[in-house]
Amino acid sequence: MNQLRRIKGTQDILPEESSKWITLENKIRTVMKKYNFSELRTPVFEQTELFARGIGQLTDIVAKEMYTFQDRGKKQLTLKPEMTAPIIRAYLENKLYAQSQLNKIYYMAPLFRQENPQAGRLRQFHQFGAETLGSSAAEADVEIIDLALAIYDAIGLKDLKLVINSVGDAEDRVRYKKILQDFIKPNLNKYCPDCQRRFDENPMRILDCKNETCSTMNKNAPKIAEHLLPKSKAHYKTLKNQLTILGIPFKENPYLVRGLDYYTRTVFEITSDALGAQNAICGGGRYDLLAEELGGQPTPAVGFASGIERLLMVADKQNINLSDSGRLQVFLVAMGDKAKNESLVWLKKIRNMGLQAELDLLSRSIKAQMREANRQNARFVLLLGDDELQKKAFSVKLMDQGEQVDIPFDELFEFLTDKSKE
RNA sequence: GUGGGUGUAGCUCAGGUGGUUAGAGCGUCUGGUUGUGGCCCAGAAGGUCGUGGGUUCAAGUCCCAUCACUCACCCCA
Repeated sequence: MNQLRRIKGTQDILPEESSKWITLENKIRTVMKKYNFSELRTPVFEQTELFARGIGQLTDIVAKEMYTFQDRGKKQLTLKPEMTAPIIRAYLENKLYAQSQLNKIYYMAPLFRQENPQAGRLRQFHQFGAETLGSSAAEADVEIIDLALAIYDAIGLKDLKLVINSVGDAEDRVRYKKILQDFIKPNLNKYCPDCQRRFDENPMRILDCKNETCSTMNKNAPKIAEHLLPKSKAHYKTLKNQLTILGIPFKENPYLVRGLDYYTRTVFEITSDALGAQNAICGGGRYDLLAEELGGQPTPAVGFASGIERLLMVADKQNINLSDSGRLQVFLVAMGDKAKNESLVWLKKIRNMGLQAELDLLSRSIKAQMREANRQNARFVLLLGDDELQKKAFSVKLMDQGEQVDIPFDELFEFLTDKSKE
């Protein structure tokens, strides 16, 4: 029989690694709370239509990366490939807008995309993110960006780069699309096949093309930020102004276009050079039209999404220690059957004090148990045998000092309480 | 989907031009006192050399195929 293996592009997060995840998640939640965002959890799967409509039929995600299947009732379902559409769906379905005009939501969840795995890209991966629903003010955009950076700061990440752009609203884009097409058209046959395909449906993506000839020709392309109507222009200006007031450094990239169709006005990306080709740890922007697209009432919104695996890669590269610093306090070594039974009771009591405590479960020799205690970096080893039972006192070995002292049974709690404070 | 790289013990890796029982370090286990860790010493366990063919008297080593992993394109977090 061949051994079963995990699915390509997925990973087992082993104990040593998972302690880092827990630390990271806790830091994220702490900052989210300070910024007054609340968590919303949605199912891992949704109707396929939610993503088809929300993300856009022509995006790579919808066109070729979704895990879509039919359930036994013949319904088309999809494992969620991103979180914004589900959040908006839940927001509309549960009428959160009726309770409050403004909702600040965050999430942390596994997502699924059937891409070819590489560094920083998995088929099941994890994102956290935040969405501010109900405000069209630039302050909301700024808060979202500031929030993402505050989280990275809390984790201790360094040397991150923030890049921003504005892709305008619906009206701006119709106008700009024409301007751009007029610019490209004379040379269209020189562009790569992908770009030629994009020309009609989504010409803005051509600006993002990494093909050398394409990007050279794009050098003089008209920039959308320079062709915005007054309303969007004002929004973008306010955004930049407020970022400056907060002392948040940013770069403008007039060709930054996010891959999902729903973005309007503000788009941004945060990258790290510590990563490989997949260097974005955060992407986001404003998406004022999505709620309507999903059949709900118009709701201005802005948010970001950030990849947890990539964050962990950056942290690792920058030698940021996220491992659990907790230490095994007590290892109980029992000698003889009577002591063994007795030790079970003590172990439970010590654990109930709130201390991390352990006992040999492999019927090992005393020597092997001591080795085990040492390997687990225990602070104290409590020895319990016939002598100790008679004396009504533990022999306590202080592993760091190598000394051994007798502690009467009725003084043990006091001893451990005092010592564990040190 | 398309390219490049890699596949030898739990982990990290050695194994010129094919040739006796496939090695090292780390880790694991046991012992070096009858009830005691770390250091040191001694020993042990653990490998279908990714898989399947082929060439050869002989293949971990050469050829072909295949699979897996990995990096990159693409795309994105």
